[in-house]
Amino acid sequence: MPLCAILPTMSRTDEVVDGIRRMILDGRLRPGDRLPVEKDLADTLQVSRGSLREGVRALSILGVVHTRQGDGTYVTSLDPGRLLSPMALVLDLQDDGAMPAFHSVRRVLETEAAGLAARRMPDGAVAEARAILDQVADVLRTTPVDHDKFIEIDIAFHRVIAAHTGNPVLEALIESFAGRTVRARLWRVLHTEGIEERTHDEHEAIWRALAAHDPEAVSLPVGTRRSQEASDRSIAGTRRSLCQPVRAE
Amino acid sequence: MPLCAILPTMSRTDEVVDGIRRMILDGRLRPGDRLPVEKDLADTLQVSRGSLREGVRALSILGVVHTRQGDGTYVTSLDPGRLLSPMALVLDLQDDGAMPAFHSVRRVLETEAAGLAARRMPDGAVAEARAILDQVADVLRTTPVDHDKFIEIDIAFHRVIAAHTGNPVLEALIESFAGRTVRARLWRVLHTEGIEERTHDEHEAIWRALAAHDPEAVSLPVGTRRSQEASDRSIAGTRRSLCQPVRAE
DNA sequence: TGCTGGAAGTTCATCTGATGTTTGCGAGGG
DNA sequence: CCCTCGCAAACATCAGATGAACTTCCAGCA
Repeated sequence: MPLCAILPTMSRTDEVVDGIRRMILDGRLRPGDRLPVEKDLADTLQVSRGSLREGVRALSILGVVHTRQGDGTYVTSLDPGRLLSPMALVLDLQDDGAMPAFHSVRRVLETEAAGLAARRMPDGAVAEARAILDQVADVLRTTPVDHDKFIEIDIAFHRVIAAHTGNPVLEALIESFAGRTVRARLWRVLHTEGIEERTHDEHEAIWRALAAHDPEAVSLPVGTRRSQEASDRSIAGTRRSLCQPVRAE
Repeated sequence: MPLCAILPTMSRTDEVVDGIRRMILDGRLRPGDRLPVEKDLADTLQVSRGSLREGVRALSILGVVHTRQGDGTYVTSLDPGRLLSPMALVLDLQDDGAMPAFHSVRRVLETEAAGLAARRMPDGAVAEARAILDQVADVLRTTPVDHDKFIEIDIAFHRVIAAHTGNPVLEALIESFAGRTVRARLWRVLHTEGIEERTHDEHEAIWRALAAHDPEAVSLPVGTRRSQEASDRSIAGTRRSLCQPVRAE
């Protein structure tokens, strides 16, 4: 006779995750609060310490709680940035076939970020972005071009922009998409001749829009706008990149 | 003397997560493959079964693996939809203050989705979207308006659109943002008089663009475009919604 | 008085072993 | 050929014990 007569579809660990989640939603636990010690919490949720630890560990990896040996387990700030960050860990498990789809979404997000930042970015940050772009000249002068260094600069440039959007969710999503590994693979999949120069030109256009505090100018001027196909092959991020399907399927 | 002389910053569980992740990246494990039994894998990674289980459980919650009692643990399809779905679980832990930021990002994503879908959506899907919108008339006729039902329809409408973008990443992100709880809270925070009618009008405009297969028309016509502020108070999803900061910070 | 150093207690980290539950599969009978 | 039953394999859960790290507090000293 099965002992699990009721609610057979939920494992103990899931009950732990749901129980702690519920405590947070109910306000019994607030950001920064400390969880009961493992023994007590295990008794409360009626599970063993092992099962409890599995659930707590899962929440820890999801960024919901943070535990320190010898001290205790605490609810994190629950910032969007922290809660969206584990997405990056899982992102580089995607096979190369999914890269164009990520790339398209990334371009949309970074374009919106640039539009937002153009209105709010202080002069100091504009200068910082300028300094980052100035490093590109050195990289492009070398032969062969240092791809890794170029990617580093690309990430740094967009990170400065994202930091001044005033939208932490947008910032966190962009940060997830900007993982070192992910972007390197993006680069490899999208690699075409002269991509560095093309991307750099678009970066320059974005910077001019930022310096002028003109969100409209984030889009390339119509007269000089490249074909949709060419635009999707750069990694700078300009408007309207999603208006073309990324896979035929 | 501490026994952990090397690599002091990584717990056993983290090593398990990283080890399995590495196996997948190296191609030793492919989607659908079965993992070694707990005992063997624990020996391979040089951890106890308890630590191994914590790591596997974490990957299970992240959607990377799937384990069935009595059978074994398998690598999932690793689809973007599956890997991005745990984001929804964590999303409703956000406090109300973060809702506007989520809302802004959601509008951008759904607008892009509509633009994409307009070009690819088959007539059958257009008819399906039409049928969903037709349910709104009934809801709006009742007094008081059934908010829950309206939200259901809103989600269903955008889900049909997302399903025809051809971009699984975009689809998965929208799905995460469309969680029942999340959208209900969005609704509560953004609630203003007449929001149902306003949102429905925008839905109708989107549908006309879909039926005409005209991605440009997804944006409201300039002549009738509402003020930015009013637009951000609807939940339909139209272009340019992020060009206004969502919080003063 | 104020500071330093260490010892004790608390808490999490990990390991080991055992038992229950579910699934898969093959042997055996109809 | 099909169905049923039982065994083995694999995960689920529990309990206890030991190790490691952090916090607190107090004694000792300048």
